[in-house]
Amino acid sequence: MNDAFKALADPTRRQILMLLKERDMSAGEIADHFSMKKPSISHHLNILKQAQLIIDERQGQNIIYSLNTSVMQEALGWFLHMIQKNN
Amino acid sequence: MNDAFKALADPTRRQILMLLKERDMSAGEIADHFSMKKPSISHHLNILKQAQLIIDERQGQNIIYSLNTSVMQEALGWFLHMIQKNN
DNA sequence: ACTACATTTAGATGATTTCCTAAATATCTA
DNA sequence: TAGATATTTAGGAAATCATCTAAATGTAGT
Repeated sequence: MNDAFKALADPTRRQILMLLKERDMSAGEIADHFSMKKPSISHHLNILKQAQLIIDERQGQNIIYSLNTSVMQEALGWFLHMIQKNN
Repeated sequence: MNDAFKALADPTRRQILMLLKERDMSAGEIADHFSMKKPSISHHLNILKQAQLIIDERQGQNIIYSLNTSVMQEALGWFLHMIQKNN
């Protein structure tokens, strides 16, 4: 969970997750949504992957990224717990 | 929200929030739960405050910190949205 | 095998973050 | 007002992070 929280701290990475919520995308397609260079996006994708927030799968020349919601569900649980009144 | 996500990226700060979930505490009481020096804890408290995750109120010599859940509710909403299937 | 395309890896740099010590500020009590 | 306690502010060092360019890797098509 610590890796996930750290990954979520960066706005570019949250934006990437939001893009992937709409549909799966290749690294290149993702990069096209930002002004940042491709290696930087690749780096962000790697951090998201380490945090298990996304999954990658090669399809020919492309690497397709998709959301993995299980860790986000854990985080959701954390927030629910924190918001809960007492005990 | 960006400040909140950044604040939540640090494990010490998440631990502080968890302590404050149990009960309101003074800066000193909070610091007693960590091996870190007090100025460092004060710095973390300040970041949490900037992010509006906590509220402070002076009571005599002490400054009492307490949770402010409204921003965490926003974050909860963000996760709910991200987890949601489509649309 | 060669070239083109998609992506990552490596290495460098500047910005930010975390933590420390020392000093300042605020409050209480005698 | 002087001394004690609680907390913050200031300033600095070391670690981490975000980004870039250049080079390497993997895949496809001719």
